[in-house]
Amino acid sequence: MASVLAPGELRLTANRRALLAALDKATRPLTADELAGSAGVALSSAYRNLAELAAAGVVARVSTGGIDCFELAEQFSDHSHHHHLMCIECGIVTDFAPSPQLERLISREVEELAAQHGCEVISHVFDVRGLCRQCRPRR
Amino acid sequence: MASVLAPGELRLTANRRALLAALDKATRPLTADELAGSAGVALSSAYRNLAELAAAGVVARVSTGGIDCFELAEQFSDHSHHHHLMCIECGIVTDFAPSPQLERLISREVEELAAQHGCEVISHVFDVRGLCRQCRPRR
DNA sequence: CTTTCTGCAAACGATTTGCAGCAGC
DNA sequence: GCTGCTGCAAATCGTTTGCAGAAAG
Repeated sequence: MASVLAPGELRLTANRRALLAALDKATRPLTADELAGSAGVALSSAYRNLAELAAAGVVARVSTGGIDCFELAEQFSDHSHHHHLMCIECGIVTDFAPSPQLERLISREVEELAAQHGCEVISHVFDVRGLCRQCRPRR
Repeated sequence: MASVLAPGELRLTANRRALLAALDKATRPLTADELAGSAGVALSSAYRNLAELAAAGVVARVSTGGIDCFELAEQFSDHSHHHHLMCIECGIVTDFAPSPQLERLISREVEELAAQHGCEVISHVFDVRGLCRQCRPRR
């Protein structure tokens, strides 16, 4: 953790510090509930702070189709660029790194897409859904 | 529409027929609410039938992070394999086709991933988020 | 008849929000 | 003191579910 700075408008309170510490310690994206628990803050405060940190670009919100998860934004994380592997059974989300080749191809394709459709691309998601090692056996 | 067959266990009622027709007519993934409206069925019945059709593999549910959308599964649709471009402002989802090169690379990567993590991959999502042509001007 | 499907209304659950008190400047 | 942060409880809203009657076979 150490020097995770809260840019500009955001005051670095004890709650936010605790949430960031929990996010930094985590080895996978965590739910607001998990974070609230391990940081010792009220659930509503966790949601509020995570939303603010996400708006400030410090935290990334991961939409899973089920319960959303949160992780440190890539620029503040140890882990480099990565995508998500989510288990449709237990909801656990783990990270994986794409090959540079794939990443290059994706960004080229995304640019092309923006040009063709006249839209502004803000982010892309490449997620994989399936059954994790634990859930696979029993199904 | 015509011969969109409902496989095995599923009775093809008027409601389901109407939903499938609406899906077939659509040029983009639609919400349950839109579908219920244009097919003239109760919202709860729309959700129930869409869930059943999705379980039967006839319909695909698209998780947007906002309101979920539905479309015909690829094997029953005119459109070939595609991905989604979703507007974070108005929620509209449009389809786009990836280059075959990208698709090839993705499936190779996904296989590798399954082998490495010991998980079973069921589907992959490559979605692009941003502002659509309509929403881009005013922001 | 029995089974499945329907619509309505009620329940659910993740997330958001209003509010009164508290903490920091 | 003003401002922003907190926790609680209540509201929101997409989605699901229980139920009694209708439809299909």
